[in-house]
Amino acid sequence: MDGNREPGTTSCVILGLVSKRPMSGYELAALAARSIDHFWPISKSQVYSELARLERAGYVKGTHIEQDHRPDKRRYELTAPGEQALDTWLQAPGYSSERNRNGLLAKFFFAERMTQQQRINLLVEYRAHADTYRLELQAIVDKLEGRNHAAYGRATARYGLLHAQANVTWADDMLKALRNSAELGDLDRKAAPADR
Amino acid sequence: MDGNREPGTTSCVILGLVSKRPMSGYELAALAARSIDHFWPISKSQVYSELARLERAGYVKGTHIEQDHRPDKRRYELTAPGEQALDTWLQAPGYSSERNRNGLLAKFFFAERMTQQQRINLLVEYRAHADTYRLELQAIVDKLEGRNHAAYGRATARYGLLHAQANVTWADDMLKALRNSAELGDLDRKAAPADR
DNA sequence: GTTCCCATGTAACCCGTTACATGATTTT
DNA sequence: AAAATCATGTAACGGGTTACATGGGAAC
Repeated sequence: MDGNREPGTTSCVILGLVSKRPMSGYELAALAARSIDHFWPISKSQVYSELARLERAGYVKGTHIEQDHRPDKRRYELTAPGEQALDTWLQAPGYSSERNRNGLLAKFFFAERMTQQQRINLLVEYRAHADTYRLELQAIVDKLEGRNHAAYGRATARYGLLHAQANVTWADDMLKALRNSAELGDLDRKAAPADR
Repeated sequence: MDGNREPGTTSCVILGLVSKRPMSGYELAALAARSIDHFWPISKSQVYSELARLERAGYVKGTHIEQDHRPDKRRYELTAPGEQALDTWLQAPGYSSERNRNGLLAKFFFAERMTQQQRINLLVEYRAHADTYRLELQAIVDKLEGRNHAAYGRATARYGLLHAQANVTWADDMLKALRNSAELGDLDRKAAPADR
């Protein structure tokens, strides 16, 4: 836990991806989308601007590559200073602790102003998403199972899976509690529309 | 799941807090810190600027209050349009799905470039934090247990607790796996410093 | 023939953080 | 005497998102 405002986590993550193999911005964005997106999303346009910045800083070196039947591209590879910057980041203790936000909870915190039906709808919707997401991550974990070279990718996927499971569990618990208390009438506010 | 760019979740959350009782920016910031901070952090200066914005928009009304032995303050209360905006937000289906970032995972994804010891240190540190956080939330859940009027606050706290538990579990699992595989030597890269 | 993939970026905007600034009063 | 609480903001900066812009080739 630090503020990590030396190179910035996003920059380092990009260096990390380039370190796997040299690639173009397009390829990097695609790789990011299918590997780190679950815990560190990067938008397409940021990939390009960040690569340009890293090249200016001398951390990556881009080479223009002409292609037949395809647009030209620029392949970036890690330079020695870039590798050093990456390892400095990785070997420093601590990590940037980002605070995450949850829009569902932001709403649900004020659920006393909703009708019982609205609460349930919201939770059902959330549960459905969480479950879809859970399945996605389960598939990734399964795919990576046993592949030892992907150990840390599997680890991060497993993290996501655990959290997705927690989401589903929570939603189910809440729905159960809501349905219980509806019978007892202690959480509902009875009226459907505005009651004042 | 929408983009929710009509009033903005932060604005609505502030309306929601003001709806509980009229209060000053200072009080609101304090309340936010001890209630919604876990899933929707708002910085102090944003509270003030947002309240000013909401007043300009007519959603809250501020009244200057003079105090003896204390700085004057401005107490905000919800207006009718403000209440309407709040309920419109709450009653609309869907929620803003923010993508959250995790700095630990961002690093750990590239853990193959670390030494075994660095990996372990990182996870131990993370585990410690996660556990502290877990205890905090457990305390909140316990405190709110049984208080029916705080049902939804309890619900959000329980969400946080489940996730904190997932964090601890994950860290423990990883540490175990790391220690196991160290014996087998299939995850480590042997050398301590750069090995090329 | 339409849609998708490859490929790269710009521009505008917005949300939010940190640090700074001020200052009395109360508690330790 | 020092620190925390009450109370409100400004200013600068920075990171990131979305939409826009372009355009050829491949696949369906």
